[in-house]
Amino acid sequence: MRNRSVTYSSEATFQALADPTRRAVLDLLRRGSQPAGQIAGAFPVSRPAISKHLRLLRRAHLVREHREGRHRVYQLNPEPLRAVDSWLEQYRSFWSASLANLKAFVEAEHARESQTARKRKGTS
Amino acid sequence: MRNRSVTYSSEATFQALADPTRRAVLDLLRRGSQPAGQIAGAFPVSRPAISKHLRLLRRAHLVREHREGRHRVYQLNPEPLRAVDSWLEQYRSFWSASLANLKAFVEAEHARESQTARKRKGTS
DNA sequence: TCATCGCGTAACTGTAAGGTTACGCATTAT
DNA sequence: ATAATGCGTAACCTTACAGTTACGCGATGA
Repeated sequence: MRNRSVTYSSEATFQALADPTRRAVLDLLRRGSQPAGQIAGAFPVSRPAISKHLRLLRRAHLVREHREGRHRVYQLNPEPLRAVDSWLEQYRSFWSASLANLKAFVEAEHARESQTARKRKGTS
Repeated sequence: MRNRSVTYSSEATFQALADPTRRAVLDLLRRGSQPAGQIAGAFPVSRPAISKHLRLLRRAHLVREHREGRHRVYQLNPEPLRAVDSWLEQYRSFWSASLANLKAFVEAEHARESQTARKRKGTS
């Protein structure tokens, strides 16, 4: 039981990160834990809207909640982001090659379009 | 105009990554470019469904398409993933602290629950 | 020229998301 | 006890999405 690594469904994590407001909530919680109302105050949407975002973030285990009196304090839990990071890891090696690919792509695109233009003029 | 870095809306990127099928398509394209039909063949859903996923991936600039005869070959473009990576970067420093936070959280949780139990028994 | 292949798109359906307002339940203050 | 605070949830609306089948269009082969 010691050293047991908790695994989270990266499915829920990716889905939680899809919304910009939820990412902003996480960014906010990086500065420190906050009660729900205070979080809601930082956004232009209604408090229930934030409450639902927090529910999704809870479901994805990206935040934890605990009660302090009548406050519900939310705390960031970055653990599930490791899964995102490891998924991304497989793509890092492609980044360096990416610009070269782009160059080749653009050149091919130009070649193709010139050809199309010629065909349209009946030069084929 | 030289050395101009193209920026992508990380909004579209995160949203594109939200769907497991689309992530699988990207994973598939890491092995090499493929025409749309071949991609569709790798999944249990219909070809038009994949076609729509590809449209979203195109919109997020995560794939590029070019025609070869009657084939439409899709190529991975990992560039937009850089934005995801840099967003994630701000959280890496929290990962090491995460387990310690979890420990503190669980302990606080225990303490709170014991207290609640005592209150329910009228021991407050 | 005509049939076939490859693939995107339109039209439709069911479901989930994100937003709202109204309400209810604890907890704290008076 | 009663009022007020903090926050989640229900009910509802609108839009987006993932899937389907039917169709159409360009490219290729006969």
